[in-house]
Amino acid sequence: MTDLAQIMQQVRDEARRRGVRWTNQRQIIVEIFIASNDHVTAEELHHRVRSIDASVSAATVYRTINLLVEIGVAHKRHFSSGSASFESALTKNHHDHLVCMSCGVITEFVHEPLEIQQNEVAQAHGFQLLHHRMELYGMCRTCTARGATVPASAWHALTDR
Amino acid sequence: MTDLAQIMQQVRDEARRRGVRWTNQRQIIVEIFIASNDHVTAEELHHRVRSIDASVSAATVYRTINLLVEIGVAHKRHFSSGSASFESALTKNHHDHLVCMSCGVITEFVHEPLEIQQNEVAQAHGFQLLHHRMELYGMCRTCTARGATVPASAWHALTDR
DNA sequence: CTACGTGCAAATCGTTTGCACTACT
DNA sequence: AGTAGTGCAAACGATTTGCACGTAG
Repeated sequence: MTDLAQIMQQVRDEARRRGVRWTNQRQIIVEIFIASNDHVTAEELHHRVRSIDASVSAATVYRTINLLVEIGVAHKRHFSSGSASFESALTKNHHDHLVCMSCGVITEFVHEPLEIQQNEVAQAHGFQLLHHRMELYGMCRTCTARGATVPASAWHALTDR
Repeated sequence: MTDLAQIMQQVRDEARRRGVRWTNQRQIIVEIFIASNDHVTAEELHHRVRSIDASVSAATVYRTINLLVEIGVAHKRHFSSGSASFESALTKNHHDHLVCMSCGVITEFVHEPLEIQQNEVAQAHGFQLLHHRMELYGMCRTCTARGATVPASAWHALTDR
């Protein structure tokens, strides 16, 4: 549906509308970010960007990804690792995550009943629900099949955040 | 049910069993941690500990709370703020959290249907569910009643982790 | 007596920021 | 021209760690 060029246009227009200048660095960073439609850390993104223009600094990658979050083009997530992950907000709808503690693969899912239950909980507590965070951790089919085990480090990473 | 002295005994025994020495600092830190049965950051804990013995260092508080997490006496949580919160694992059962984005109050809840739905999602994806994280963010009854609004900083803190 | 625990200060990690310079608009 | 963006290196906040000394066992 929404192809790369079209999305780029959209982001660029939104940036311009906010008086944000469109630099070469931003073009590269945003292009790579949108193109890699999985969960990327700032460091990974910086690394990928460097392969196109080695002179782009980490600071600029951080500044740009933060800009994208601010204008609503990217979502920032913190799974059970030290650094934040980012995902495009334009190419996907609301979803939650399943994280494999063995291979690290992140699967997205939507489950309406869960959303409904959440609203019920909130309502029962007189809470006006505005946002939620929900992550399921475990072992994916593939890892279970090959008899993998959850490394101790994954447990620590999990209970450590 | 489980009173302070009894829990202390339990923790101390578990520590001893692991060949961990029971120092004065640890006695104070653990006592205060167990006594404050809400969500505490390491810094808050350090502050409270200091009021009893000003010489206890932050490093020792960190080392001790990590020890507690390791022996399963404490749970570490990361809500939408920079630092981790800890809660006693002995005085409470499994529960999830409702976080008020206006006043910061954290309410615990248990909702069986949610747990069931989670298992269904995991099963549908061939996932062996081992752990989950679920936090509902919004505005509590009190804040809604007094017409409070969610500060921009809370939104940023939320979307920033 | 001998590890283990402590306080301190320095190191770490991911991320942000001040600065002098560059380049959109 | 003028202001926003850049790279660099230094600053950041939360947490950890190396070290020399102290103390539980």
